[in-house]
Amino acid sequence: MASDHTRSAILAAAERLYADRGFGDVTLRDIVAEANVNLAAVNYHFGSKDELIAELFVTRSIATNRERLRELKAAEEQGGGRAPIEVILRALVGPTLRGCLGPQNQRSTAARFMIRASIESVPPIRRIKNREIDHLRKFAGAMRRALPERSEVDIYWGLNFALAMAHHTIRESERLTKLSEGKCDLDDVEDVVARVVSVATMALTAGKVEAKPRALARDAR
Amino acid sequence: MASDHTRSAILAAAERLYADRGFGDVTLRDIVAEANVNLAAVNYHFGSKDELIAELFVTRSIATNRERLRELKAAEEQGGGRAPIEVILRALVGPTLRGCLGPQNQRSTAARFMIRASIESVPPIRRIKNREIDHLRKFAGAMRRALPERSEVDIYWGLNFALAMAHHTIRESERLTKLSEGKCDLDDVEDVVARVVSVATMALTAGKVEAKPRALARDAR
DNA sequence: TTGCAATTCAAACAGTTGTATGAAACTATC
DNA sequence: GATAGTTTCATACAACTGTTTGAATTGCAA
Repeated sequence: MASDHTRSAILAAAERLYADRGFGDVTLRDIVAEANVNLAAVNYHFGSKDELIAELFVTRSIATNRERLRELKAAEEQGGGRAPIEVILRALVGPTLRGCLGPQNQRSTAARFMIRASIESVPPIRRIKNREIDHLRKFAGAMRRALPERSEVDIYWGLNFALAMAHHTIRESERLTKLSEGKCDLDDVEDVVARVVSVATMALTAGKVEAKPRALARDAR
Repeated sequence: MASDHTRSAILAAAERLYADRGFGDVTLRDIVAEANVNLAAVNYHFGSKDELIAELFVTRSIATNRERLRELKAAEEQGGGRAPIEVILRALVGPTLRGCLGPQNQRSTAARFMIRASIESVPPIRRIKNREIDHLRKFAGAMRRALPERSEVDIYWGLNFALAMAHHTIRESERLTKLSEGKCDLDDVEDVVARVVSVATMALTAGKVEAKPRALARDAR
C-alpha cells in the first residue's frame, strides 16, 4: 500500500549523504533536500532521525549476517556438521570485507555507508551492534566444533582477532594505503580475505599459546 | 605566569566527563559546571571546544608514543641496531594496551578517556590520528631490519594486523567479555599483550603467505 | 597607590538542530 | 462524487549549541 516513493527516496538520499559526508555533518534538511521531499516526511515515515539511521544500518547489516550464516551453514553441512576452521573464518570475515572493500570507484553506496558506520559509530548504530552477540555465538560454536581440542578461551580470542583484523582493515584502509605507499592493495579483496583468514587460522591452530612469554619483555628492558 | 588553576580544572573535568559519558552528550556547559568555572573560560583558555578535545588527546597520545619509541629504541640499541620482531611488536602494542586495559575499577581517567576516543572518533581526534603515520613508519623500519628477507608488503600487513588486534580489543573489550562470558580476562593486560604479540609474530614469520588459497573458498560452496 | 594587563563573569548572540502542528492535497472506496 | 484515510506541505517551535561581548574583578609591577 501507499506509493512508498517518498520513503525510499529518503533512504537512498540519506545513505548517499551519510556515505559521502559522514553522520556528523548531514542534517535532516540536507537529506530532504537531496531527496526532494518535505522536511516533515522523515518523522512521518521513520519516526525520528535515529530510527532512519537504524533502519539504514539494520538493512545492510542483516544482509551481511545472512550471507555469513549461509556460508557457515553450507560449510558445516558439507562437512557433516563440522567445517574446517579456515572455511568458518572465511564465512565470518569474507562477506564483511567483500561488502566494504574493492575498487574505490566501483564501491556501492551501501559499501561506503557501511565503512562510515564502522568509522564514526553513532548511538543508534552502536545500539544495534551490541545485539550482534547472539550472531557471533553461532560462529564460536562452529569454531569449537572445528577445534574441539582447543580451549574455549583460545576460541574466543581467535574470533576476536579475526574480527579485529577485518574491521580494522576496513576502518583504516586509507591509512594503510598511505603508510604502505600503495604497496598494500586493498582493491584485491580476495587477497585481503586470504590474509586475514590465514593469520586467524594460525592464531587458532598454532601450538598452545606458550605460557606468557614475559621473559621477552624483560630482555627488552 | 597566571594561576593556571582554571585551565587545569577544565582539562580534568572534561577528561572525566568525556570518559564517563562520551563526546556525544557532554556540552561545554556540563564541563564548566563540573569544573566550577565560567562558560567563557573554555574559549578563553583553549580557543574552542575542538581545541580542548585535541589538547586532551594529544597529551595522552604523545605520552604513549614516547613510551613506544623508548621501548623500541632500547631494544634496537641492545641488539646492535636490530631487535627481535617480538620485542618490536611488544613496543608497538604494549604501551597502548597497558594504557587502556587493566582492572576496570583501577583504570585511570586518562585510560577511560583514551578508550572513548578510540570508540567514538570525533573530528578533532581523527585529525590528530591521521598525523600518526610518520610515527608508524619508524616501526615499519625496525620491522624491516628485523625481517630483511620478508617482503615490504608483508611487513605492512603485519603491522596493520598487530594494531588491529590491539585497538579492536580495546574498543570491543566489553563485547568480548560478554561474548566469552568472562572467560577472556581483559584485566590481565600482560596476557593480552602476549597474545597479540604472539599472533602478530606468527603472521610475520610464518612461511610465505601461500598464493591466495582460493581453493578453500571454492570447496566451501 | 596607581596603572596595566590578565582573567573572570553574566549575559546575550546567532545559528542550527530535530520535532510537532494543522491545514491542504491526494487516493481509493463505496 | 462524497467520504475517510493517507500523505504532503509550509511553518513554527523549543531547545540547545559553541562562541562573543564588554564590563567587572583580580593580580602584579612600578
